[in-house]
Amino acid sequence: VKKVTNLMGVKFIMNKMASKTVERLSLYRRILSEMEQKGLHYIHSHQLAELANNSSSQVRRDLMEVDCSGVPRRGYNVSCLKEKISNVLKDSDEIKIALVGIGNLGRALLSYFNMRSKNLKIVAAFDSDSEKAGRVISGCRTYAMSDLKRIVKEQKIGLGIITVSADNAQKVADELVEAGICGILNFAPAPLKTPKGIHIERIDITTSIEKVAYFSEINKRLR
Amino acid sequence: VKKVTNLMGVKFIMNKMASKTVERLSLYRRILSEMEQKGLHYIHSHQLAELANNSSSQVRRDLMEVDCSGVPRRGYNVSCLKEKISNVLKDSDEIKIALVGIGNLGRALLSYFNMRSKNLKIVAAFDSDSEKAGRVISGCRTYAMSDLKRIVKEQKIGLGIITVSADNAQKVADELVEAGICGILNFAPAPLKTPKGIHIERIDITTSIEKVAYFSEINKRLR
DNA sequence: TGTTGTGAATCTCTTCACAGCT
DNA sequence: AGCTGTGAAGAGATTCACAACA
Repeated sequence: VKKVTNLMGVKFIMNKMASKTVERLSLYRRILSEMEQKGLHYIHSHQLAELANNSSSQVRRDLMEVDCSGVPRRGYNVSCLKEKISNVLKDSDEIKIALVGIGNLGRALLSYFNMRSKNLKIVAAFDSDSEKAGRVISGCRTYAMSDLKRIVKEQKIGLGIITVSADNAQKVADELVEAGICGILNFAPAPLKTPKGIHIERIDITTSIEKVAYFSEINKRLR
Repeated sequence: VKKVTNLMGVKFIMNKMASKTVERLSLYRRILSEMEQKGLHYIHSHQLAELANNSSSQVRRDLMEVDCSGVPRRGYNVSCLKEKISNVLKDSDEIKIALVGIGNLGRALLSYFNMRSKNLKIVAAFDSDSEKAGRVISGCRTYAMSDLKRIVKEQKIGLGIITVSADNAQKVADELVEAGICGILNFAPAPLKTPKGIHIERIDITTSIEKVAYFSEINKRLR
């Protein structure tokens, strides 16, 4: 999808990448970071493909979205490519995230996340159980739900992660949207209704495991 | 994909459903369970679509995989449909799962899972830190890694969930495969290499959140 | 020669449109 | 009249195949 805007005589080309491409670029970037740390300077499309478990033509196709320029017989410059991918993924400046639902999963995400990622940070966590407010978990402050709107606005938080139960997910989503958030990662096993313009990404663990169960069973039978 | 086998004069039709269809059927089934508990007997394709956040033609298309038969003007019988979906998803008898990596995320999955799901059960959890062995977490026994092969075989465990760090994921996958497992759900942020026939499902949380970041940013700019 | 960059072909997934049933 | 079931069209994602290049 492409959108060209002509603003004051200057052309802005807005290119919305395909969903799958974004996923893979995110992965490539992480792989490239590792390569960079290992002191590798150049990498071929088939090597990156090997590390990402896909094909070299897939890699080259994805890199068409990036303003990259590899050199035949030498490959792509690792640091340069990493940089260019970050450009198109547009998360170079720190993006702030709110997490709602401080259960086991929420805690796991806090510790998991605030270790690694530099540009994406969970800066506030909320729970309906106000007993859980006023602490610091993995470097993240916790608050009562009643503080959500205020904190999100004060801290200019742009994204939300929902790790509450299915029954409460919709209510939480509504509050996040009202607070001004524009993207949600939803772990609750329920689809969310939100106004257009809010991007929702869903991780449904039950479905994923049922999918593994299905396909491994089918694989066995197809033998 | 269809495969027809002619065994002793009897035709076996093996129909491998599309990946996305399996995902949605898994969701439909859960929705239908809820409907059933609420005492609802019939449901229309557009109602199911509404609840699953998709279109009625999508629902009807998916249900073509199921031997269902809805009635025009009445819809589908809820319990019957649920039953038929379970048939094609092929997980009617209990499927046993091993979890490797008893960190925050592992614990979250144990409590999250062994509450709900009846047919899918995490029956054993493993960790390289043998301090964590010999306990019971959310009804699941924990063991040292050295017991993995034995327990998987003894208990006829078919699936594995990997919640260890990226560096250790491949090693764990190899052990699971060697123990005889044929499907893996991988939470580690690293792609796994496994022999053909082993189905791998990946949940990459970092990628998911980067995807939300990307698309919500793009949405903002396209306004 | 070996690898990149990309049009074209293929495959997969979703939506449309409408015949057929009750 | 209203909804189901499905062929056919459309959109999206992947693979193929090869010209261009260092």
